[in-house]
Amino acid sequence: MPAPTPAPSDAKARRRAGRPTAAVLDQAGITTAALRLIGKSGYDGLTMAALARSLNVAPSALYNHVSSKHDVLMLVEDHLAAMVDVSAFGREPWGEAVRRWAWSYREVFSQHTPLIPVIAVLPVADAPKTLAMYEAVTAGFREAGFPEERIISAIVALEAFIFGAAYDVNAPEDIFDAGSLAGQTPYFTSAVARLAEQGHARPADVAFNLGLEALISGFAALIP
Amino acid sequence: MPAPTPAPSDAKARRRAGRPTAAVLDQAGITTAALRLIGKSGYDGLTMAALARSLNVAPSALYNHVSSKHDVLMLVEDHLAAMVDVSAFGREPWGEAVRRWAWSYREVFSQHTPLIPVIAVLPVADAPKTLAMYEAVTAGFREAGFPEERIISAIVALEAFIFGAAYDVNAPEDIFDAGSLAGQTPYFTSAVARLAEQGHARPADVAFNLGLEALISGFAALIP
DNA sequence: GCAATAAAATGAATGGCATTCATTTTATGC
DNA sequence: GCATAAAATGAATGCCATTCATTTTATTGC
Repeated sequence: MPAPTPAPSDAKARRRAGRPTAAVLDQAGITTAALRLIGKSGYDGLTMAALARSLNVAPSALYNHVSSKHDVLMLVEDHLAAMVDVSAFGREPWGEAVRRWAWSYREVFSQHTPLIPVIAVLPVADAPKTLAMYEAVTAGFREAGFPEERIISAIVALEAFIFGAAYDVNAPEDIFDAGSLAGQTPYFTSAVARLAEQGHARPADVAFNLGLEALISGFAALIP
Repeated sequence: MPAPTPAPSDAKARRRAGRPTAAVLDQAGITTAALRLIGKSGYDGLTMAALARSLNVAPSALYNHVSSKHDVLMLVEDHLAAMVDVSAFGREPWGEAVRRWAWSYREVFSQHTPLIPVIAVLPVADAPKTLAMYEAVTAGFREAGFPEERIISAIVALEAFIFGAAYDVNAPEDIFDAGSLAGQTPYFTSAVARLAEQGHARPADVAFNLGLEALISGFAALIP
């Protein structure tokens, strides 16, 4: 996280250095306000102007604490990463722990899909809480006897699946309706109808479960 | 694809109805120009103004053929979907066909990640070529004896994984470098080091291969 | 050929956006 | 109180997608 000032969010350090403690604004406050704004108005409503207004401050004041809107998104992302449930690692069997983590991770980010392009390519050094999540997951894999040289790859693969699946949660109900083109896609249309017959659960949940269980089984086979 | 005029891209229909055939501009031309622009300047360079300029036309002229920039993105997406290789279905064994399709799909969209949020929630009725791809894949699953009621879920799961993995291709090299936080994340840092020791291949490719093979194995087990 | 027609293209305008910057305010340590 | 430096301000900048009244242009029926 770029820091526009030596230690802008650490009031104690500032006091020690003999600097003002005004702090109407800080990164934590900006993050909280951004999350509240997103909850109320969605990501379209998250503008620097609206964020500033919600903090009773001029837009330009934000730039004393973040260097860009992308910075704000990074702060929000890292806050959300801390909400992902990794508590099953070390307490539950490996497969069950992965399952709980993955469902929790998807749940959190399905409400924040605009962050996915951000987090997917974000260096871990810029997101300490996200990094802490990776540490917990890595520890869980290691403890289960997962071959160390493949732990990162397995996590990356699971994460890729989770991010993609997070989008599906927000897909419109008619996403599979071929409409006037149905006549040209008989196999697809029939398969969609068969899925509809089946299910009471949300299609996105069924697909996520199917893929996740395949990944867990496949990766479990790598544990000696 | 929303059509601002009854049949704006069908010159024959227009002629039949006694309407002008001017057509300096049409959806195919806009799509081609958009792709060329993206290739040259990336998605940041894809603005309606730049797109219009590349066609020697005023920005407002574009709106006679598309109803929004989102429309342009849909046109580009559908064009790209037609580039995904589905030719292995019906020719190769099911697993190998899925493998080729998935690698091809990831390859195409890794160069177009800004489209992923678009395609992920796009109704198939708005993207005929994308729908044609699904039809080919569905046919391949069906022919392999895959249980019909699970075909769509399996495709959705594979697609989720592919989209997420497409982002990874563009991640910076230092994405796993914990930097000054490495001391607090010993397991993660060690696992990253082990991965680095191993590999000559790109980390994103290793992870994609690992996840894809797990999905293929897991889904293969569903075939009676 | 000519008038009617309607799509296509124009150019100017609109409102919103992130971001910058010179300036002023404010809280602090000395 | 004075010096200091961060924090906040308000105005400005440049870019963006999109709209709209108007003009151009190509066609068809006559």
